[in-house]
Amino acid sequence: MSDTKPTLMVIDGHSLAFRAFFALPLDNFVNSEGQHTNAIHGFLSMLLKLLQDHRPTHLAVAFDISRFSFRTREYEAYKGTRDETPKEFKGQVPLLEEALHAMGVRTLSKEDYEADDILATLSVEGRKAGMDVFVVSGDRDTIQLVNDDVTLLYPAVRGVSELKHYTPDAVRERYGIEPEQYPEIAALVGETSDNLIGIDKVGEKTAVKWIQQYGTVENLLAHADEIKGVVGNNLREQRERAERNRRLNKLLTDVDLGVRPEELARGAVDEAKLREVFQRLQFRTLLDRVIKQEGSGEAVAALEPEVAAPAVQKLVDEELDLWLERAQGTVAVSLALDEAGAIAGFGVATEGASAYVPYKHGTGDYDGFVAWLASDAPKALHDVKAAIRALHRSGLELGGAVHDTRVAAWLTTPTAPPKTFELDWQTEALVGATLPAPDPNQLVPEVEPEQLGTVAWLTGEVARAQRTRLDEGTQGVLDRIELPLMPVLDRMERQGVQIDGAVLGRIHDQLRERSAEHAQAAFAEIGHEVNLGSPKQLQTVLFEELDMPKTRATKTGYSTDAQALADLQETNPHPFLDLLLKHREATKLVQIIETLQRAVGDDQRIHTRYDQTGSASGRLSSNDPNLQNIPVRTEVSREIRSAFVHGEGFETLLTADYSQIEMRIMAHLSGDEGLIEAFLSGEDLHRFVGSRIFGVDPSEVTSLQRVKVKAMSYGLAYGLSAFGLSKQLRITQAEAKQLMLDYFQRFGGIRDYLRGVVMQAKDDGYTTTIFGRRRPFPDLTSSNRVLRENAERQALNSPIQGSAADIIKRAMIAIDRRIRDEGLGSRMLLQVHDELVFEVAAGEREALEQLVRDEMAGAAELSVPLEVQVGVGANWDEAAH
DNA sequence: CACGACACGTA
DNA sequence: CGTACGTGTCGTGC
Repeated sequence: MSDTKPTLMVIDGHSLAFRAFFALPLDNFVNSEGQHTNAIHGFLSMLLKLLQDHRPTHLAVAFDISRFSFRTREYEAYKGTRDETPKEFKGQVPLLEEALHAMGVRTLSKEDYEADDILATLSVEGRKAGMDVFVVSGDRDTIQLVNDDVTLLYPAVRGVSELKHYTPDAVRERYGIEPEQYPEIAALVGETSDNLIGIDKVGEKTAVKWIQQYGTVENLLAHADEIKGVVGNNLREQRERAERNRRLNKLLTDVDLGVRPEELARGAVDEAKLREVFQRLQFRTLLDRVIKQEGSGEAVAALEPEVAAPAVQKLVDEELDLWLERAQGTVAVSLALDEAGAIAGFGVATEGASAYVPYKHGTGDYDGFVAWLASDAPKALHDVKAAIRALHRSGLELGGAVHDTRVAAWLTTPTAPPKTFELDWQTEALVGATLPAPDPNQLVPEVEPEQLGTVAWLTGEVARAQRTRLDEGTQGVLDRIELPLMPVLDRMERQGVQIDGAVLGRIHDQLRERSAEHAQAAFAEIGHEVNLGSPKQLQTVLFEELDMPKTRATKTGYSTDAQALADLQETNPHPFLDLLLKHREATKLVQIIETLQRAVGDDQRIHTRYDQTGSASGRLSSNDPNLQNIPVRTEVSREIRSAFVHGEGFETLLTADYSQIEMRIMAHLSGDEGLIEAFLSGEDLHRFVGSRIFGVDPSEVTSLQRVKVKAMSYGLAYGLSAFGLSKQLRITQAEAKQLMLDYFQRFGGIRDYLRGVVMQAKDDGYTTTIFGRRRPFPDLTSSNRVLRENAERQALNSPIQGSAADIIKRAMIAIDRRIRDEGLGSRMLLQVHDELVFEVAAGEREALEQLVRDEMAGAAELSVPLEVQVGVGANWDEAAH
């Protein structure tokens, strides 16, 4: 052991970052600006581990400048089989270099040479300078650099977490030759990844035997006539290959780098720069690790606001009123709740001042403040809908919300993980500051009142940063759709929908019994009990015990889903299959009913919550419980719907839904004359389309033709393929293809439009709805075919689904306003994407229906009418039509 | 206890 | 190899 000996570590940056790129899931490492960061993260993690394990005194990371070098000039096809480097990777390299510089790490590259040549040169020079050298590379050619002072660290299998240590002994053990002889072997065997072809029929064993005997390729070739057999002939005929390979795989050890190993002593971590770079990359944990391990070591209360927040003052009574009176422009507001969910305080801030308000109901004089909250005075908050709800619980009202930092974040990057919409994330990404968090050491963590002012100020900072970045379309969607929708959704959530518990209970008991009977019968068929809810156990029964043919493969085996079971029933009829399907159906419904029962409140109503940021397309989502997926298709499921009733004092339920809204939007966006005519004609859509395609009178379209056309039409908006269509309709792919051709023959405008959407999205990087909502599609230019084609289907669907979402949201806002303006007692309760459900107050049925029809149909001016279907009934089932 | 996989309900 | 969701169960691994 020579503790005093300096240690030099040289790393092939490109090859290791590339491995990290494929080892870590791309989607999990994206910052809020859409920059992929998985290769950077993987590389830096590995680097930290290397530094910890080997404590090098000197360090450099080498990068290739391009894929061209003196080697490609000598042999054009060198590395020619490699695919184009994915652009998601390329974009990460400059950022990685920046991060390394911030960590005090030198990066090296040299025109016309490869990173491996830099490694080779440094390993030789370092050794001469009396250093221990570690070479870190994923390229096997670097094995030739190994000697008593030089160890190669090579990523073992995949990923970068496990590194194999190649010492001379390890090389001898693995290959049976000296390290410097490795290129001799490789020259004979070839190296696929470099596109170097070896001698035919010569593998590692033969090559090792020859080199053990002759020492080098050169000497082997000099004695080539001694080699017998086919391989001998091959060697003599293909000697030029071996010679060329040997020239190419020799790493240069005399590249002029302009720097000596001694000059690569590790620099200090530039913590300011580090914070800045990691801030952009949004590497929080990693920043922590770097600073703890390689930096000042101070625990990271890091990322302190670089911009100083104004001092927070406490405001009560007249001071508060005065402050509000003087406040210019939009005031940012934050709030804190106590354990019971009541308001415990507010933060308020302008650009230059912040304050907290120790609100306590019934104490002090808050009349002015309460009035200001409810007024139109412009305010910015994070999660306005949650604020409206919380304030309402404390008997307060919110008005004038002109910006919501949470919803704005979602509108900008609707596909990003939900945590990125949160204020702490946005603060770090856009302001470069850390949001004050409750002290975790406190028994009952509680935001300090002073912190509320800072939170409000940071909310304002985030809001200002967001607004400068919002494009006009997105701004319009925020101002005219999402913000006005918030109080509407709040009212719907609070109103809830009445449930007839007796009805649910009755169906539940029936289904329970039925499910048990099916289970018993199923067990009898196979002679033992099994957990029918366990796909794993079902696989054993189906594919081992009953020896059924294998179905669609899943990650963990073979599918047992309804489609697979139905397919099995076709080919291998067995009573167990049918019983299993029936059991599934019954238990699923039991489960749904139980979920609903749990959600019924003391008021006998279910209050679902709408998540405005829950979808990538602009739709709402519904949760706790989800009322947007209540069964409807079967007889029993409609019984469940009959448990959704109107409350006491109301006359009936009313449902209103858009008829074929997505097809109508397609007609509008594509301008296809045939489709527009279909909607203007008043004829049944699928019958009309069928008559055009099959060249018959609408009345002569058979029901089978109509089914096919309907499937085709609906599939269009989802990017359906001939394969998918054939599967759904159980027809041949050729037939499906023909159907698509016939369809587009008559409705070519649709095809052109859908193609155009994808092309436009490729150009712009995003799609746009009729009302300006955007959805980014970074994967449209991905070199990964699966990713790219997925993105294409999503892109062609998103303006359609997204515009439909815009339209019904606009309708909801308008309907809510009119219900209130006209003083009606009826209430809007539910939204299910293209359907609204209302509770009708006594005597208001006609007025409400007219109002709803007007506002839904008038929510957008399309080149085809928006048709609305209305139904009325004592429960949700009866109200459907 | 958290999480992924699977299955399945809706538009 | 058709888009967009949420929720339940099971099985695994911390």
